[in-house]
Order: sequence, then structure tokens, then C-alpha cells
Amino acid sequence: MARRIRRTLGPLDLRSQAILRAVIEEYVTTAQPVGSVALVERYGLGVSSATVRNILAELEMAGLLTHPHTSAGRVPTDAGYRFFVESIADTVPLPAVEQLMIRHQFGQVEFASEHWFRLAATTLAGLTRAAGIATPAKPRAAHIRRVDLVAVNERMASLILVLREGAIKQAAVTLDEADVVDQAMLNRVAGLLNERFTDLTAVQAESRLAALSDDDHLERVARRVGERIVRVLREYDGAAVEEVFSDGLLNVMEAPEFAQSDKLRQVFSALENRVYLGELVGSVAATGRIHVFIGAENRPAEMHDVSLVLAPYGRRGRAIGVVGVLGPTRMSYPQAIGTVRFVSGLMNELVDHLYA
Amino acid sequence: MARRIRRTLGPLDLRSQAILRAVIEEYVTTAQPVGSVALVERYGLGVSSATVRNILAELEMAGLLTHPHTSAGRVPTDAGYRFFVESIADTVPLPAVEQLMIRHQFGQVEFASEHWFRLAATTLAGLTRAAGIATPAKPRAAHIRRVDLVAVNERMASLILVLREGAIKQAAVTLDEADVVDQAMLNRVAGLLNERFTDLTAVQAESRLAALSDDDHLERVARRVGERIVRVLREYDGAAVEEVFSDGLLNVMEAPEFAQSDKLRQVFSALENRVYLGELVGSVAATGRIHVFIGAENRPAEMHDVSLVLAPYGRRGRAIGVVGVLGPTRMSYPQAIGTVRFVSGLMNELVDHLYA
DNA sequence: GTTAGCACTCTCACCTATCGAGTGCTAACG
DNA sequence: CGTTAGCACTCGATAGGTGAGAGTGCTAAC
Repeated sequence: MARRIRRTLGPLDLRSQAILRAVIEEYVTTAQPVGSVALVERYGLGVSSATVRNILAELEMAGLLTHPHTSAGRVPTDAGYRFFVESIADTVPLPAVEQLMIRHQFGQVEFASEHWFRLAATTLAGLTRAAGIATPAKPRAAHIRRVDLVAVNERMASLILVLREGAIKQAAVTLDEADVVDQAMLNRVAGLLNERFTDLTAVQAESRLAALSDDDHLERVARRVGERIVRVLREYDGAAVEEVFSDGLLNVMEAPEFAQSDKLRQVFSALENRVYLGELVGSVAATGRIHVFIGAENRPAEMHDVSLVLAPYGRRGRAIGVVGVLGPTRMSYPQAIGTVRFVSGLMNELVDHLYA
Repeated sequence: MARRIRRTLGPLDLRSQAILRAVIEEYVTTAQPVGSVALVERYGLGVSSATVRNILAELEMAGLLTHPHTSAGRVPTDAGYRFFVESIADTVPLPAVEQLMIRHQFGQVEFASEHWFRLAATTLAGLTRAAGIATPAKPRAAHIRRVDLVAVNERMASLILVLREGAIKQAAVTLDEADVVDQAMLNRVAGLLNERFTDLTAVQAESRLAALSDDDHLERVARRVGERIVRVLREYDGAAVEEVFSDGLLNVMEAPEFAQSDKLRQVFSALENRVYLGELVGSVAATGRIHVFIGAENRPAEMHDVSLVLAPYGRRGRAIGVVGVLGPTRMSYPQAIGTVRFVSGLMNELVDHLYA
């Protein structure tokens, strides 16, 4: 479908802008194409329906509105939403009461960054009528904070690796025939590793492995474990996005535009499209601003009916994650942006606190 | 809707049973009400359609089949499926090739029981055309295996608690003004706790807290941390089911009976109905057998169109979890049961291995 | 007990007519 | 020249009507 795109956003007189805004506002609430009469009735525009009709036609020419069919009202295009989003200076901030409630909720949860991002998604889902999505804060290169070893049997140990960035990783370590160990021995190994490997990245840790002697039993086991640690770190660093958590899909299901279940299926496969989400997350994280992706601006075809409002959180250069919402293109952008802004700000505070 | 339920399952001659089976088999594959002619054509029954019609009428009298309307074919009732499920001695075992593939997949994943149950759900979703669901193996009373402490700042530490049952819990510990600590001190505290608290449950650990002196700095901090440990254990033990993970909802969406999205919404809210799922998990875990819950046998109204096939895994008296599938009532029970049996068996092996 | 034959029922798909919301155009107005 | 009233026109949505087809239930014969 060829779609005319307005080339310059600038020259659109105030009245036209107001009418565009009115159309979007009306359409967002009713989900019905909006006609000229309804507009003059419900929004005190001070002009007749005929005038509005002329302007609607202009806006359609400009590619900001469409017609489902001749005798129907107007519906915003993706470009229309885009123009609208660009033009709104003031987003709707979250009411103070809700802000407090949310802060309280975050206080309740276990002190672990691993849990925050899920809560963020759930919170966003509850506040907007859309699905909340969030990723954990993931570092470029993770740093070892702490190593712990638990004996499973004589030749196997469970490695617990705490990262400076907050995550905990678990892995099994299998030892050579010759290197039978008990818990006491593992404690000594962990002690050695904590002493020499704390605050190192995968690369740094690897270079220090060479210093471990092959003759000494203790050091030999430590090397073995160290190798495993490096592998775990590598794997973690390599993953583009560890996890994309989403909640509140039921909200999206309730939107009338997803009444036929095949549309809905698209939304779901969109959310399972971790690759694309991962890409987005990466690009959003790189900039530090709130990003809005409207309908067909999303590359995958199955996301042409949904919009994303995403914001990064965390510390640049350290760990960075993304929170946001996914809803129908017909969503209340001011509200969504305001809410996402608040939650990402809150997550920033939390991460700061974690590193303080 | 009043529904006649067959009182005795016993006296139903073999031919009638065969026809019931045929109706179910046909309906499961076509999703269409099945008529007498189609039955004699596709299943070599050796009788005419008129005879089949008589038997169908009998089966309907018995409450095992229904009519959507007069001129439509027959559809199994929940009671019909129930009779069928009771009567199948041999479920469909998983092909050896697939068994191997799955074992391989489980081998690939991080050696951590925390991950297995998710993989189980994903696997089940892939094998059956239904949603896979699984809960982590949760103990009645968790045992401490290992305590580790990481300094956050002078007055705060991050507690990492490894449980004998495989889970890892993380929590923050705040210390009194007087008890400023550094990492070295925390190491000593952790050492002390590991020495005295390993293999204890919440109750046992609490009783030993009293033995810690108030005068000694080390023991005072240890007590503080110990109290936090007990709280964490309590919380964990108290949770009925920690998490119900599900995957493959897209499979369910594809079933024609969920073409209208409101039916689908029901399925989703059913899955978010953690309370009921938790109850089920509890009752299934208690028995040790595979359980099948068909349609209206599920108490919540929103689950009247779906069936559950659940099986427990783990060690009785120790940690127990549940794996299974959720699909439309019109699902292939032999296949589902066979698959769930295999996966729960596999999980058993894995848990055994963990405790060995 | 089984079967052929047949009338009967009910849904589904298709067609048609009607209704009404909303546009787009034209001509008049300030 | 922008604005407005008036009006013909378009087109989807809804309702009513019809025919085809699938499948039953009954009866009478085997």
C-alpha cells in the first residue's frame, strides 16, 4: 500500500494541528473513525463541520489521516501519530499518589536487581492499558564480584558467581580424576579466586589464569574453576539481551482492534520475536532518550499494528536495560510516555543506589 | 446447562466403546462435529451408518456425546473424554529419536534446576500442540546448603543463600550502627554460618540463633544475618507455588475453537489464575500420578474449555514440582499423557542426579 | 439386531434491500 | 477569500429471505 508521507513537519497551521490532535484524542478513546460533526460537537472548535471537513481533507492529503472507506470518518495514520508525538511538549506525568504507591512496591520486593525489571514491566502494564516490557540491566562486560563453590560430589562442584552488576550465575564444574575435592578444599579454592579475581572481566581473568601453577593441587583446581568462570562470563557478555520480560498481555487483548484472534497472534509472535526486540533495546540503550516506534515504523510485519514506547535505564558504560510498553498504535502516547519516563527514572535511582 | 452424567462406567459394550473412541479421534483431528456416515467411511466399523446412528444416540443418552443442534454431527462431552481417558491403557510413547533430542537439550542447559523446569515447559509446548506449563521443584522445608556474603557498603551486605534443593536466594542485610563491617569480616561471618547452619531448615536455624553471643562482634553480625536467613527461608517455604511458568501459548491460539478472542482471553486469565493452578499443583504433587483435568472438571469457569494433563516430579518428602500441558478439551490425550509422562520421568532423573 | 429409505431439521453461505453515517462538492454569504 | 449551508452520493453494516447440504430420527423391511 503506497502511503503519502508528509515531507516537512513544519508548516501546519495551529488550527489544523488542533484538529489533528482532536481526531487522535477522539479515536484513541472511541476506537471508531471520527467524523466532522462529532469533532465540532465534542471539541469546541468554533467552526462549522464543513470547515472541519476541508481541513480533514487537507490533513489526509498531507498523509496524516486516512479513510477506511468513502463514507467513514477519519483515522490517524502512523505518520499522523508520529506528528502528534513530535508535537506534544508536555506528557502526562504520573499522579503523585501513584508515584508513591509504586515506590512503595519497589521497596517491598527483594533487594535484587534481578527482580526489579520484572516488577517494572508489571507496573507499567498496570498503569497503562498496554503490555509492559522490560529487560534486566545488562553490562557490556561483566565484572566478578564474588565466587562461591559448593561441593556436589567428589568430582563435581556447583559454581556460584556474583557479578558486580547484580546478576548471579550458576554453573557446574567437573574436575579431573586426579583432583578429588571436598568442601574444605573448595573453600580454599574460592578464597584464592576471590582474592585474585575480584573485579576482573572475562578478558582480564583469562590472562591471570596463566599465573596459576600446574603442580600445586589447589592452584590446579582453581585454574579449572577459573576457566569455567571465564566461559560463563563470556557467554553472559555475548548474549545481546538476556531476557525480555513482558506482562499484561491481557490488556492488549482487550483492545477492539485485536478482536480477531489472528491479529492477536501477530502481537504474540511479535513479543516472541526476541531478535527484533533485542535490536531495539540495543539502539534505545545507546541513546539515553525515550523512543517511540509507531506501527509500520517497526520493521517486522507482525508489529505493524502495535507501537512501542521504550526508555533505557541504568548507567552508561556500565549496565543498561530497557523498560517500556507495547500497545496498539491507537494508544494514549502522552500518558504512555509520561509513565515510562517515571518508571525508567525510578529504575535509574535504584541502579544508582546499587552502585553507590 | 443440565448435563446427564453416566453413572457407571462399566457396562458399555466393546462396539460402543470403539465408536466412542472413533468419534473422539475424528473430532480431535477435524474439530468438526462428526456424523455417522463419516464414521463408517473412515473407520472400518463393518456396520451401516444407521446402526452407528443408533449407537450414537445411546452414547448421547449416556451423556458421553452431544449435539450442537439437530442436524449436526456428534461432539464428545467432558464425560465422554473422561471415559475415553480412563479406558486408554496404552498412551503414545515418545519416539526414541525425540527422546534423545530432548535429553540432549537438557544436557546443554546450565546445570541448575532453576532452568530445567522452564525448559520442560518449552519442550512440552513443542511436542504437543498445546501450552507447556511447569513449576520449579519446591521443598516443603528448604535446607541451607551454603551462605555467602558480599559487602555492599559499610552497613549493608548482600546475602546469597544456596539451598540444598537447588534454588539460590538473594537478599539484603542491613546492620546496626555499631556493627560496621568489611569484606574480610563478612567472610568470617559466612564461615561461621556455614559451619554451624549448613543443612538446617528455618525452624532448626532459628533455634540455634539463640546460641550466638551478643557480646562478640562476629557473633552479633552472624546473628543478624542468621535472622535474615530465617526470614528468607520462611518466605520461601510459605509460598504455595513459587512460580508457574508457561510457554507455547501460540499453539493454543491456533486451535479453531479459540478463534474468537474472548475465548482466548479466558485461557489467558486462566493461566494467570495462579491460585487455582497452585491448588492443582499441590494436589497433583501429593499423589505421584499423572492427572487429567477435563473441561468443566476445572472449577474456575474460565477453564471450562481447556484441559490439563499434569504430572509431578521430584522426590517425595523433599522437593516436588509439576510439569504438564494445557490445551483445548479437544486434545489428543494419549499423546499428551505419553509426552508428559516422558518429561516428568526425565525431570525425576535429573533431580535424582542432583541429590546423588 | 441390522439395514435401507425418507421426511424433517437446522446451519451456513449467499443474495438483496434498506438504512444511515459521513463525505465532497457547489453555491451563497460576510 | 475563507466560511458555511445544503445536498447528492458512496459504501459498509444490518436484517430478512432463499436454497443447498449435512445429518439425524423414525419406520418398515430384512
